[in-house]
Amino acid sequence: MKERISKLLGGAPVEGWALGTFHALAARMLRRHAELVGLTSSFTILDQDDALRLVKQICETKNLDPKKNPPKMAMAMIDRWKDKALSPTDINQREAGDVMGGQMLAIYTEYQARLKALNACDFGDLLLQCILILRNPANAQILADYHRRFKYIMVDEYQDTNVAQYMWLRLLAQGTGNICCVGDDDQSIYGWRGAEVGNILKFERDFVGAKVIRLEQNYRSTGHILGAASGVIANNQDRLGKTLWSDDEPGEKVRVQGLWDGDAEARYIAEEIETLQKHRGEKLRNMAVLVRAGFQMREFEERFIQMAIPYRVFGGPRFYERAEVRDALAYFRVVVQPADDLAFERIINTPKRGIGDTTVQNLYAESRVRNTPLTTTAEQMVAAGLLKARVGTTIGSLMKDFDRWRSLLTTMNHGELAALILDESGYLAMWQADKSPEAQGRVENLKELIAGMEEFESLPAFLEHVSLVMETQTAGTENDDYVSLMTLHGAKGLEFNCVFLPGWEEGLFPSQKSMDESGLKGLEEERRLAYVGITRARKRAYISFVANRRMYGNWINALPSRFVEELPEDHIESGQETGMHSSGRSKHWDSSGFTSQYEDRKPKVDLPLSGMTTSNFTKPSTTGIAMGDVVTHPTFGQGRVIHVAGSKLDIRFKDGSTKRLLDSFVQKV
DNA sequence: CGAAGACCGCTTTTT
DNA sequence: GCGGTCTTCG
Repeated sequence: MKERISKLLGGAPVEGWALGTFHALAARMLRRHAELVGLTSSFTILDQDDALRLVKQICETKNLDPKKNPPKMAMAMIDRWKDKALSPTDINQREAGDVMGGQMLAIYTEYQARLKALNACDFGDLLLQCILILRNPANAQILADYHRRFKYIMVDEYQDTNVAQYMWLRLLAQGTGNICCVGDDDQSIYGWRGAEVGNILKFERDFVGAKVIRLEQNYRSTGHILGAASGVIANNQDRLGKTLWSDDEPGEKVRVQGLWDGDAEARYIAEEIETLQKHRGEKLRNMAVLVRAGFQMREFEERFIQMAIPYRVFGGPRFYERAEVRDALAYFRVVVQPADDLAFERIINTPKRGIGDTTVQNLYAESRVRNTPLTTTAEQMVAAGLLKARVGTTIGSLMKDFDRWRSLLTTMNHGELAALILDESGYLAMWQADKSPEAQGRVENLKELIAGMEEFESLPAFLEHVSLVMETQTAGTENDDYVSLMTLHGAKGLEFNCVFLPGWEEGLFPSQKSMDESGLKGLEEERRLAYVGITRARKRAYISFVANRRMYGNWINALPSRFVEELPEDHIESGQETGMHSSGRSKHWDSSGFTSQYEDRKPKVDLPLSGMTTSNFTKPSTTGIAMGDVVTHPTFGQGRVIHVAGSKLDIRFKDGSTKRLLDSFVQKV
């Protein structure tokens, strides 16, 4: 981003600019004033994994059954509150509701207290704590200082900001009133993580005197692509509404293709990619496959490998999320920030040192009494001889190691120090001694991790980067012509000549879960996602859907997405190769077409295909109960059928549990 | 304490 | 169908 901006300004320096994501800038700001909210500037930024572990621990102390009251749910509520910049004190018991056994507010309060004790922040805190600082009249001087520093504020992707980000912006923009936000309400796809389209819709009211400039000319896509995208998004009620137009030629129509199953879909797309490359001179790097959900990627990877089409997965399992990388980082974290209990707990017995669960629990209990971090407690207990001989010696020497590493922090090059830590701790040796097939790769990853540290100034600077930019920037240089494979969310802001959009099936896209959780709002967000997908294409867009999709390891038959129906006839061209009747986007699959044409390749379904249009993702059971139906059970209560296998139903009940039951025991609502 | 096996939940999307 | 977590046993 810095490079691009500098280039656009004719090489002008952008050093000293506050240029980054909300979280990165807020983190920087918070480090400067950490002590105002009871932190030190070396505070740790927890990722959601650590944060969740913390919530889990708190739930345990409250004796909440993780089955009935999943910590994940508590975590989600806390996140949503923080998205709205609400501290525990801003919430009353009634608002917290009776979720988590009525203890939700207590959990949040405790969670915040623990974060402070850990000298840590989660993502939401970065903004929340900044807001608390800036809006406190006692800190007027600080705010005034930022008003002086930030004469102009520019925001991109404004439709994806949440309430907290909006409040932070407003505090900062109050000074000069010079704020410019760019966004597209039709591209708001992060509602599930607290983004508020409302921010963009009410911008004029929030910033009095604001001037609205509508950008309706599209410079990216050709006419048919624009037409198709506009036709779909027009079905949304909740939008400002705009009419996109283009100077460009109408170009190619959007290709819509129905196929038999995911395998056929992957083959179709892979072959199309080859054709485009060989006969149309299209570069692979100008093509992308955009999926709704990560699990769809696999079939494409397999096919690409088989056909030797270079590809690259974006946003897959991340480098920094790998166990060995996280372990290594945990060591560094404890060195930099001794109060980081989560990190310390992670590595206290990795590699194996003979420090078991019991010892850790004792340490925790003692820490609570003494009100000190684990590392301090451990040191004190060792010194006082409160631990059993063997455990005491081990912990004692580990603590000495940490002391030594810490003392080298200022004198030694951080890359060398990191290598030293991994060596002396025995962590690297642990993997080197490991005979399992993946151990080799883990050692490589650790080396890569250390190599990657060199471009940062210090160990803390590196840790900051890791916390905020959870991406691998592995230089995949060996071949720079590859097809991109990513989720629709991941594709936002990008563009390609040719875009493939597979999996347009009811239940998958739009996602059933999204609709269940958020109803019409959820559906409209899905539709915006469709809009985003289509408009990633400059010249060619391909939409496909299949009759049979494998999910959770079993076959599911699917209907074309309603979004396929919504594509304007004039802008599309439908394929007819799958034994379907008529246009290829009819609501009904012709089962006779399947049997004659695809007898040999028919997935193993144990029920006739005839009933498949009764409901989305449905195979009727003997009692006519189908997937997606809501049923009641005398003991378990109400639930939704998530899978049907003959007379056996998998039902997810309201308490979150899933049970396999015979259909005769439940009743359809 | 660790290994092996059962079991469960998961597939929406992520700064 | 898989991978992570919990349970059980030695």
